[in-house]
Amino acid sequence: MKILYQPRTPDILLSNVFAALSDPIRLHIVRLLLRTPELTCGDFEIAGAKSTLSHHFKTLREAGVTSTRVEGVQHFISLRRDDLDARFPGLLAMLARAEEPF
Amino acid sequence: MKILYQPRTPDILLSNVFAALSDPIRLHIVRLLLRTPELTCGDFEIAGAKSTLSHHFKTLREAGVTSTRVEGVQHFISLRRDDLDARFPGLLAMLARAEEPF
DNA sequence: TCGATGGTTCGGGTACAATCGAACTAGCTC
DNA sequence: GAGCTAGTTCGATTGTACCCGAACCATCGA
Repeated sequence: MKILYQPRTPDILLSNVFAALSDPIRLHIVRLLLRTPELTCGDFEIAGAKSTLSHHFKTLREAGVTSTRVEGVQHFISLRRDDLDARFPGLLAMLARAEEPF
Repeated sequence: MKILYQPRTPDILLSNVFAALSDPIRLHIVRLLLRTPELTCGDFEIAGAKSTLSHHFKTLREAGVTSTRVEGVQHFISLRRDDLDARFPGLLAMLARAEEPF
């Protein structure tokens, strides 16, 4: 089994979270995750190579935004809602309320 | 007089704001501005060259985070509170509540 | 065991961002 | 006008991010 690094809750940095969310693709991913509890990589219908998508998921996870659960061959990705709410209250609520354009 | 570009309120993009806030120095500047209505460039005691600081201010202004008022030889910088509250409600409140480390 | 599935990792190209010193500009004061 | 102050712009360097294809690695089913 592979080890998927993610920072401990107190080690989540706001600047890293903002850096993760500064890419429109990743912002889109997070907004999808706000409406669905869990998604696999393949569920995201995003143009581009598999490796690119994998890179975005890694960035989100290492910033502390998402968590990955491996089950068989699939990777289930979810928001770290409780951790983010504890660390930066209001962040996810703000994201959920934000209106286009992004 | 020089023209200092800043985006119209509806053109402020969340991804651009996050990109601006993803730099720890700029995040620090914004958090200072949350406590003080207006500051000049020289008020920020930040290590580094003048040109570097100027670059950070330009980035914040062009992302729509700050506004610059020129008075004589000084540039007074302030947060676009109303615009940001209108565009992304809760963002500034979240920033004000956020706790170290950033 | 073989192949298909769902991803990750690697290497490289290209583009963008941070930083700096040096040169420049606009306004103030003398 | 001369000189100072506050800040911008320029050019170069360095580092980092995005993106891709290719190779790789588990897992599952036949």
